[in-house]
Amino acid sequence: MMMEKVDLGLSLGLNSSQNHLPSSTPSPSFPLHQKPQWTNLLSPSVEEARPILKGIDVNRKPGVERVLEEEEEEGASSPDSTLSSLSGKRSERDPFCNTEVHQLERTSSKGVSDEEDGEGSRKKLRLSKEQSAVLEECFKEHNTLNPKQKIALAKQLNLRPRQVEVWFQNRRARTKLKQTEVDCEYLKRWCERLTEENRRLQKEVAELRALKLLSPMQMPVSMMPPTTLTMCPSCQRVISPSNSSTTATAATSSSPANHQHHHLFPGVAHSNPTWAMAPFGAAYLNQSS
DNA sequence: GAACGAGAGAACATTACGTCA
DNA sequence: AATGACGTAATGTTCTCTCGT
Repeated sequence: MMMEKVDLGLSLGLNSSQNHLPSSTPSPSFPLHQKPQWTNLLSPSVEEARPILKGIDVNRKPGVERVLEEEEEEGASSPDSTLSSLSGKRSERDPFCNTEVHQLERTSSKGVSDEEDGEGSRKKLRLSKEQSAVLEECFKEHNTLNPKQKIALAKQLNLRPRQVEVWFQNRRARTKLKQTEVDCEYLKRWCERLTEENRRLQKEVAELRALKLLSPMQMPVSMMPPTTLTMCPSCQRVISPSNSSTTATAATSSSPANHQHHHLFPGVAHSNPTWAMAPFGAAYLNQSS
């Protein structure tokens, strides 16, 4: 399970604001929805990777056959297909989506000849290691592609733009899945910690209650409780009218008269103070455990 | 300027194929 | 050789955003 042949580089950013989870990874360098602002069509790293593309196989035989068919197919089979996306309004306003790009897209389909047997059968073509490596490099740079980048990359790898698009989609999904797993694990551990903390506090409360029951004569002075010891029914904190140093360090006051809930974190109703103050992240958890 | 529809792209869910133990 | 698990390419659907009217 979860065996990985390739390190997915899970530092890759997920937009943590999307899943509303405390991100356990460094803040993403590029949120998923963020449109990449590539100034260069291809990153230097990709250019560096170009030599390894020698003799790229690409699961297909070169040729121009089926180019026309593919155009039709791409334009109709999927609503988000590249060609259809280029033919709409967006192509008119997007500087990347001009005729040149369209042309590129068309020509980049050359040499691609999947689904030769047609009849709706879909052939799954495995990408070569070289292709995957280049795609990975690009993904590290930006996890989304604009049409021009997509076409250029497809051309470079001798793939259809749609394939590049799909690869990026699937790659984003894999990244998110991994991140979710990490977040889940983190929350699990955090929950365990809170449970343990709760247990400890309950025990403490029980002890304090026991102390309260003892008569003052039986109790050493050092163990004398505050004159009145009450517990807030909501947050279960021990409230002392005279001594607020231990139970309400960050609170304005914890005396019963003006004890207010959640004054520690204005605007955060019923949030756990510990949770709210915690610097989220697996690093923190690891560090503090 | 608000409302509405269309187009595009990304996310998401699912299917299907290739590989390997 | 058969088979099930797994990874992943590919497909279909839904959601969100932007733009034009």
